[in-house]
Amino acid sequence: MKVNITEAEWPVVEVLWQEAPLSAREVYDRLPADKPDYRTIRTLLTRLTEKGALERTSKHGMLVFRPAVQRKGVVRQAAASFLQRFFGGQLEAGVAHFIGEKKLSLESIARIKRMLNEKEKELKS
Amino acid sequence: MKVNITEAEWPVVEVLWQEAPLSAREVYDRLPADKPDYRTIRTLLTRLTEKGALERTSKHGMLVFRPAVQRKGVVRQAAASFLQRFFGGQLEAGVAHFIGEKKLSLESIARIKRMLNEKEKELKS
DNA sequence: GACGTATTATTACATTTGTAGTATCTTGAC
DNA sequence: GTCAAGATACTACAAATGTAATAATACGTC
Repeated sequence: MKVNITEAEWPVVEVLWQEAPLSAREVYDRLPADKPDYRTIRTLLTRLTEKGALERTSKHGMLVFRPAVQRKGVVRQAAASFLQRFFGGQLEAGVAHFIGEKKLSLESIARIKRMLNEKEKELKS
Repeated sequence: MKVNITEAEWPVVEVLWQEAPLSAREVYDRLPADKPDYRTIRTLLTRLTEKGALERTSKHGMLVFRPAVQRKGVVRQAAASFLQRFFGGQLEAGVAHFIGEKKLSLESIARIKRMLNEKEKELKS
């Protein structure tokens, strides 16, 4: 199930990953301030449903939407293609890039190290 | 200089980051096997030039192209917006995701740890 | 110096994306 | 029952994208 969720569609699906099912109006209301017109959101909901990212059912007369794909899977997919494109699919290269960025705190570094240790233990077992 | 390099354009610019300046034909020849028509590549070169990602000069009568932006900067930009969209801009969350993936070898983990140590030293100094 | 071949320029065209207009349908308030 | 307001559906439309056709030009060969 490789759904392509576009830039503009993303916040819409995010809302539904937070809470579902929701009506179009409810989704609209939950979107952050600088959102487009309600009808635009309506269009996005329709398109997302058509492409299989959402499913739509009728709850006592009103249409409600809910995700048909898991956030985790979509992010996984996106991360993989990002990695492919910019780092030739090299996981390590990607990680290296992010670590190279100036914004990691000592605490973050510590947590990441802990994750790595976990990972290591896992691999060795 | 925030140039947007599209999916199809990316391999073209990659070639030029490897080696430049090159003529359109040379770029075409260096692209990997499953490439589109030469004229399509030509169009992409033109568009890339128009949007400022490449610069075009005449080398004894023949047009040659070369990058007008650094790979590093473009990747940086792309990584930042990727992070923004999928991990709310949280560098740590992004790194965590990649580490969570099953494909890191023990050697990679070791190297990443070393990078982290470097980073740590840097921060503490 | 005319011709075929490569090069460059211009134009086309379907699809996707972001955004919304318009038309229709429902439903609760009178 | 009628009508306005909201919900839903259908249509529109420009910009971006991927792909290439067509037209114009230049260049080396005979």
